[in-house]
Amino acid sequence: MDKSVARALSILEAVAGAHAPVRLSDVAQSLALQKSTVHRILRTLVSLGYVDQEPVTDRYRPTLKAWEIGMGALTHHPVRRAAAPFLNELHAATGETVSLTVLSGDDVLYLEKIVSPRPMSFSTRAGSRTPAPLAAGGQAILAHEPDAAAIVERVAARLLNRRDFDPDAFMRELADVRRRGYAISRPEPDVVAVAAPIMGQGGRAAGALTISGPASRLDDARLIDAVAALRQACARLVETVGQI
Amino acid sequence: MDKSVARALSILEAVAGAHAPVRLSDVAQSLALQKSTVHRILRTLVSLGYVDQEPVTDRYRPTLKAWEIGMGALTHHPVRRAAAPFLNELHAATGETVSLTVLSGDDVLYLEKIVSPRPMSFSTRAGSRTPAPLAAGGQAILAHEPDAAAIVERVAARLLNRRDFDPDAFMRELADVRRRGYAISRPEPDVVAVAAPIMGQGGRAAGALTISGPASRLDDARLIDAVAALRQACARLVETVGQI
DNA sequence: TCCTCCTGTTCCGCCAGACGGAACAACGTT
DNA sequence: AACGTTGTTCCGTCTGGCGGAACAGGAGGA
Repeated sequence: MDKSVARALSILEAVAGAHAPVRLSDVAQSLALQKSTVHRILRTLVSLGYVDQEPVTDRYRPTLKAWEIGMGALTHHPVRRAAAPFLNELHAATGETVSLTVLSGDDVLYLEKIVSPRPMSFSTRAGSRTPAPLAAGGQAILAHEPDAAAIVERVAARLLNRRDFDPDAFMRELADVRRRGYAISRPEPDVVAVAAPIMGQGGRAAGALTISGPASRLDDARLIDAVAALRQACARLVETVGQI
Repeated sequence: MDKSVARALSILEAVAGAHAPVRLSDVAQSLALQKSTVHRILRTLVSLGYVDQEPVTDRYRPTLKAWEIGMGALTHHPVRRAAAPFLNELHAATGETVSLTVLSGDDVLYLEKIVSPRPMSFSTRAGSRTPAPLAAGGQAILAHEPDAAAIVERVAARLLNRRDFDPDAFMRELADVRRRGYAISRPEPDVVAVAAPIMGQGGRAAGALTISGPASRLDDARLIDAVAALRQACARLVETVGQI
């Protein structure tokens, strides 16, 4: 199974995921690899153009080449292609932050996010992950996921002592979400988010559209409008593309 | 130089860059590799989560994992971080399409693009490339690039018979761009774009901001406004972050 | 100033493991 | 039914990745 390929990709992940240029020894230590091995692989990554090395500090940082090939994958992603115009439409109609999420493992992955011009505490960004049960979009998706219980349980185990998260109560809540057709969550004191699922084939959700903003602006009346806009957008989305 | 790593990444590029799920044989042929080699590497890429295989057709398609690590590289990109708020501001002020580009090899790379709600012929997208001399943003950058002549010559050789592109005339035009402080181009009949450089250290441009739209809407008066807004945004940008 | 502990880098012998030709099973087309 | 594909598997050869050890250079401390 091509050991060096696996190592090279894990090194690339480490370099790209760091907040600042990384040092060779840190990479070697965090991945439990030999320095000489990391050095050789980093040298090939440099020569391939995926990584470059700062001249003075000798630190390694990612190039935008990885991003380029990633963008290729994203732009051809069927759900994103289909949902893009509706995202813009929702943002134009409401003026709030609108995002598109899909399920990825036990997390929800933010494919796209059009932020409100009046910014709030910048929480998630395109390309970031959040445990599915903690995001409105994730709840909308999980409500139609056959093995939602298993996901919820794993997530509960993962953030064991983080906050009060009751799996059983959450599963009952999911039943409500499925019945209502939308999800609502208040992840932080002054933040509220509503989401509706993008229904795909087999009764499962291919993704979710979310509208979020400060609770002080999104009062009950505006939330009702937002939910209506979301559900209408999702309905037209699935009929536009038929089966995703 | 880790042959298998280089091969794996070129295979990943091929899979991610394709417009549709690809077949093993096509990858093998286009990269001049043995089928068994491609198969083995693809299997490791699948097991690492970078690629998955369609159940029925056995075709291979990219996962969003490559995009995730790429987004890590992008969000930590210094120029993009610094320029993001100004992009939003310019878009809010003008209502036109605003984009951020950097020089990458002989091309200009679109890091970000906020499209006008009134869309025009969708040309470039975030993550795509264009030969630097053919884009307004590229011209703004090249005007301050020491070896612009070499780049222009290579690009001229590359698109030899594509259109009438005169390197010498272009270099004279670049001098004007440098003196004026902004670039203007009309890549298609009804499209006009203006761009200003984001000046970095050493007198070189770290990137460029571009405003583009249909020529029918962007008349002379609006273009003058757009250029003023661009130059002001770029000036404040460099003073905000000091040395990029 | 010398010593110590880092760093990134280079060298090289060993042998794991990547390589690739060939053969395979499963479809689709002629 | 014969042929052209496809993706997949097998296996012998030997390349090329592996990693311990040694190196050069710099930072910090005594």
